[in-house]
Amino acid sequence: MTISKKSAPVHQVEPEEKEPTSVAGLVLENRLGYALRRAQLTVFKHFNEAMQAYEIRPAQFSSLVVIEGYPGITQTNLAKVLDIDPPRIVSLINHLEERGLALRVRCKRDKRSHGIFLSKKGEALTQQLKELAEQSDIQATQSLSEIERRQLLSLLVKIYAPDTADE
Amino acid sequence: MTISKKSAPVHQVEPEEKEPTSVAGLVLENRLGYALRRAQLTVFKHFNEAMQAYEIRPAQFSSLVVIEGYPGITQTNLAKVLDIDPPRIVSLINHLEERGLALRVRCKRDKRSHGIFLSKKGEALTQQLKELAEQSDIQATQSLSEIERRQLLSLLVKIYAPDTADE
DNA sequence: CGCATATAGTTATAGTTGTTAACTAGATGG
DNA sequence: CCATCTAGTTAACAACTATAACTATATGCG
Repeated sequence: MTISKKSAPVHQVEPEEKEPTSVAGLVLENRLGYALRRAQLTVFKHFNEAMQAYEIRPAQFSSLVVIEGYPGITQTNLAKVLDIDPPRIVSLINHLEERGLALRVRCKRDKRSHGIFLSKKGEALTQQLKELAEQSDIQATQSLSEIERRQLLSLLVKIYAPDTADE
Repeated sequence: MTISKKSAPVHQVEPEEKEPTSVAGLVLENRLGYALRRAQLTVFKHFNEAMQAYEIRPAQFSSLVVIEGYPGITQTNLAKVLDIDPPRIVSLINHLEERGLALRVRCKRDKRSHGIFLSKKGEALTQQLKELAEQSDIQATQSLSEIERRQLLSLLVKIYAPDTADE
């Protein structure tokens, strides 16, 4: 059902002739949340194209990098670092494990928890992907100079991790 | 099924003792896409809290602002401006129409298309929400100075709309 | 005119993600 | 030994996005 007859007394009016195609001139242009969202989608699109051949999604890449940096990290801590919910980690690691990129190792002391490690194959792939990811970032932000790119990064970190940002 | 026995010859090892809780020191810290995603989530969280009382989601807010700026815009053009697919517009406008915030007006010349307008109620609400949104943005980015915030905004626009950015 | 093609909006569908509640196995502390 | 806690898991579900296909109008051309 399409509800088209409503209260407000607006007469038959023609749609805009201008045919706008951007948010130029609108309040949206000054909305940080909106700009962040659009920029993120732009960068992710490039990233996904670059990773397509490897069938690696953003969250998988992030996991690989964190595991590489903290070999033996538990799933709970991985969830904390990436700020995602524990249930998401399960299928994430399952995929990596099925592909032979990572593996769970049951902890001797606390048999509830698993340390996660990269396989040799996983390590090699992660190296490759890190390079690809950097190239993708640069390509997606070609309108920025290297200095601007660094500036942007530093501003973003200040937002999502104000405690760890430089200082 | 949990596949835990894999090829790579890794022995029983203890998980990290460090218990990391951030991405500090990792390559992720230098990944623009990751930083954008995390920052966006941070800002959206604040936004959603601010809008909770009004039951307005980000895409609805964006729509309201664009319709306010281009009264009578067609659904197709709204989709282009927001860079979303036409089918999403339908339920978006349905919701706004059901709540009496916006309305479709069939175009006389081209009976296929609808111009979208805000009702008086919709206009009033949009005014309110724009203020709330700005406050929310500022609150979400308290670690940034006003200058930094403007810098950030300008860098983001350069990424997602390099053609319209200043110049 | 009448037909082929194109467009605006819509519907339905399905894939993907994120969220929540509840369960199991093991740990911890009285 | 029992109550309580924690790590990981499972399952159910809500939300979002993308795709294909349908309708009604519109347009252009022989």
